[in-house]
Amino acid sequence: MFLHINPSNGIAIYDQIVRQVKFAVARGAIRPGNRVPSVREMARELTLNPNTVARAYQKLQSDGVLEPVRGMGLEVTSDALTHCRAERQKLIRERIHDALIEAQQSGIEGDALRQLIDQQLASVTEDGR
Amino acid sequence: MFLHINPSNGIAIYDQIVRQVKFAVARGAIRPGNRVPSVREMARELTLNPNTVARAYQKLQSDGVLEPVRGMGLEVTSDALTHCRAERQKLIRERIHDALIEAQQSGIEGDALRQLIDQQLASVTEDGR
Amino acid sequence: MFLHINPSNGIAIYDQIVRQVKFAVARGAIRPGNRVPSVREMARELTLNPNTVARAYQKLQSDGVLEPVRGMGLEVTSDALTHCRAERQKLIRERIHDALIEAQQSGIEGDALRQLIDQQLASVTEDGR
Amino acid sequence: MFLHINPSNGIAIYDQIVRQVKFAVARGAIRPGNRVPSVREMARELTLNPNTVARAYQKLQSDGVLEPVRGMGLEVTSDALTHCRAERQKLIRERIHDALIEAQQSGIEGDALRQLIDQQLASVTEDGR
DNA sequence: GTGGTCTAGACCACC
DNA sequence: GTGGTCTAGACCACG
Repeated sequence: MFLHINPSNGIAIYDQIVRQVKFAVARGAIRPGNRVPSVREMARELTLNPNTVARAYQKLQSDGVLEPVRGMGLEVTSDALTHCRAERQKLIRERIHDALIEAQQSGIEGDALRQLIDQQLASVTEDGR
Repeated sequence: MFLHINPSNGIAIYDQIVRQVKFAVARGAIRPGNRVPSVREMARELTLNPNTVARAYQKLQSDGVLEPVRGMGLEVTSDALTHCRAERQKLIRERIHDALIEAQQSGIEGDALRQLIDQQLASVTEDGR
Repeated sequence: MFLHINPSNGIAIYDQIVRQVKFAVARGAIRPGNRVPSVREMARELTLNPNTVARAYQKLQSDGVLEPVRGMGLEVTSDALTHCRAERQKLIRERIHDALIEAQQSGIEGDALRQLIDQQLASVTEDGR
Repeated sequence: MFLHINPSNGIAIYDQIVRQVKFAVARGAIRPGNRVPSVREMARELTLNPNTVARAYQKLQSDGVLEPVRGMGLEVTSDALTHCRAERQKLIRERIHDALIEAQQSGIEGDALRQLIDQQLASVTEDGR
């Protein structure tokens, strides 16, 4: 699948899965009606504990992004697209907000901050990584 | 003192103290040779358990920012300023980098991302918070 | 495990654990990739409070000797062996140095000191303790 | 006076004073009947808190090394010499013993330990430091 | 007054 | 099950 898990970046693994699945839906990489890989398969692909994947899927269900289809596993709900678009906006905004809040209260001056952001923005958008 | 603790933002309280003390040194709000508030005083101010503050101070010692003055408390080391300046840059850069990485791989388009950043930047720098 | 804790010899308990784990790695009793007993298990064995053991393990992590395996406990890092060998040499040398410095400035004569050392060396290496 | 205080070597300052005064008596640098500097004077010389010196003197009194002389401060007792000779032997022996115990259980081999001791012994006895 | 250590017991996220 | 964090309260050595 299209998930990049980083086991040591502070964000819980299950939460990384949740966020990235939502993002995949938001950008159209997974569509309503599509099935997601089974817990076992996903766990094998990412070499994670199945419990971790199961937990992520559970959260995605309670968030209304996935729904069980009898005997067929989980598929993306019909209103997931709208939902995930909004969610994406919120998640990204929050994270940027928190980062900037800390930057600002750390005493970095406006120009330096601006410069730092441009730098990172460039480095991020250049390499596809 | 000038610390803003948020007990429920994902970052451990002791770590918030560590980061903010480093920032305070970096921006010159505390200077080498200055003493920091005692464990008990800080704990009272922030209504935290003294152990939590002690743990933060211990980390700051092992990071070379504070040093004990026997029986007199803890003071900022002479090379803390250089150290904290560099540390601040690193901490902030990392956090912004991680946020932008996620934003980019979430599929938000360049313009929308740019706009979102400007928005947050404005909202953060406006209010004196 | 093979730790001998002496709760009243001046060295903090958590530090005794730190030192002895490093020594165990240095002499090959624990190898890179091995897992150390869990916090709770070690605490039970030594009849200590789990927090005390946790503190020691935390120090060992920040010293680069142990690393967490998510949900699976702590294991010895790959470069711990080199590290601990050097560390052991340093810790032991320092302690002997300090003892001899004091002995020398206490006015004990060279021969008497030599004799005293031999005596202790014999008594220590004899009993399997 | 003839004391070398190291505020950061793990041994409490007051205890360093106690030990070194005993050593000075043992090697004849101070004799029974001699007066020791007043608390204030000693504190000034060593730039220590007078309380610290007072505490050391108190311990030395309860150990029978010093005794008050009406209005004249403290002087070395008549049986201090014998007492301190024995004490010195015990203190030094204990410290060496503890160091060797740790060295031995750290897994350093007999030859390496022997070598390390000789090394330190040489470095200590060479420079008068 | 200061920091350092330890115990006890709780809750959390994660596997 | 694992480690991580926090609270609460105690005792100690030191200045």
